[in-house]
Amino acid sequence: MAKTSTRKLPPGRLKIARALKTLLGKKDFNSITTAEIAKTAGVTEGLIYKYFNDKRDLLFKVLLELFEQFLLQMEKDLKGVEGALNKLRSIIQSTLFWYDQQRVFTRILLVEVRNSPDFFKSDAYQQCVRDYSKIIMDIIHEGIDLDEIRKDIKPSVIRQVIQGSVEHVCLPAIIFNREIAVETATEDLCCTIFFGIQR
Amino acid sequence: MAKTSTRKLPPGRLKIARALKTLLGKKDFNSITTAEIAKTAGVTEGLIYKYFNDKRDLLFKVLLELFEQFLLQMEKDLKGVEGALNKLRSIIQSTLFWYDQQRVFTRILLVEVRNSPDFFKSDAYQQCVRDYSKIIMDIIHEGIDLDEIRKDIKPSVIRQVIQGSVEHVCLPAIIFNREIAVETATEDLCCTIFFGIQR
DNA sequence: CATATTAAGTAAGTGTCACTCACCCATTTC
DNA sequence: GAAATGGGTGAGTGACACTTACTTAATATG
Repeated sequence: MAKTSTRKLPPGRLKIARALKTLLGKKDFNSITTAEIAKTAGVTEGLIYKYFNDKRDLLFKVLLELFEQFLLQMEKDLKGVEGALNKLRSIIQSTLFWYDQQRVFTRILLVEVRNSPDFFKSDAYQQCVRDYSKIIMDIIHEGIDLDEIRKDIKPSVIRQVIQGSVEHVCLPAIIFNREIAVETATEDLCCTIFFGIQR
Repeated sequence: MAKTSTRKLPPGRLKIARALKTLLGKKDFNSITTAEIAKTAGVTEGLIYKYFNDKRDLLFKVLLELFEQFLLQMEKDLKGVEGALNKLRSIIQSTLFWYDQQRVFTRILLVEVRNSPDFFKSDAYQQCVRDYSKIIMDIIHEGIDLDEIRKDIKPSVIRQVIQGSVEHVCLPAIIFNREIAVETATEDLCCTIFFGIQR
């Protein structure tokens, strides 16, 4: 398993990653300079390019690391939950909670990486994003098999609706620095997605 | 009304905007240089800054122009449609169709502008994006009043689910250059959102 | 145990790019 | 006919992402 361990990595690398995370709490990625990252990390600019292909690659690696933590937490939350719909609710809640707590992670994922074509070749996308989607897909299939979820909608559409809704609820909160009302948002979303909007 | 008319604008300005649109068909915004834009437009680099505050502002103005066309088309499609749910279906279909046809527009809106904080101060956001949201909100309220749509879900959540779902369906198509199956996607989305996923 | 090898980290660049500034040249306006 | 206005130019500049050649420290090897 290609786990990104925190151990064994050189201190400079860790300091650089930590520096970017810190800076992303204050300003957007584009207006952060490599000089600034190096200074915050307490290393020289050149060292960044020892460990990362370029500035964006550093961003992807930071996202990867945070995403792995998120997936771990999500699967922990999922343990012991019975029923496909309950599992989907659990995922929605875990996601909203994590997005609210880990603002830097969410900002990277929802706004900073989308525009780099390279992102979709990165480990963060190829491993984590796809993993996340797959977990949801598996639950949907399970729900269909066990007659909890309608058979006449394409599972992929159900997944898109769930993921799209969650992201769209969080986006304004992330951009305008508002908090996410995790509990109520979870209920609102589940209520809407599970039962539909028609009277 | 602060309409962005195509008339009366100096030819250089039009050529610059057209050049960016052309280039965005081939590569992402970040890897397009101002020199390239100027060359494609057949003007000098300096002229860009006569008409636009900076490179990103040019992007926002191009988006504004395309968005206004989209809103016009959408409202035309909406004419004569009766019933809130039918109106929502019409909007979803118009959006999917436009997103599929106007790839450059969609790429700008869904992937290129999100990461600039300035975008949310731009006319494209303040006028068009909010206008689009408002049109949907009004229909939802109408649907609730006329007992077509459930009263027990917050209208804003319904809007988020609709917009989020549509965008999430289109995003992979835009990024990986796949076509959008407008008709089937419309039905799939409406079916899911109107009636829910629960058996 | 000396030496070769690799890895961590540095320091001084360099080319490119977004953006600026001073300046034309043609109309229009008074 | 001078002044003002608006479209357009082209040379320049600072900042920034990234490179390259080098130093030092740790590790492995004959």
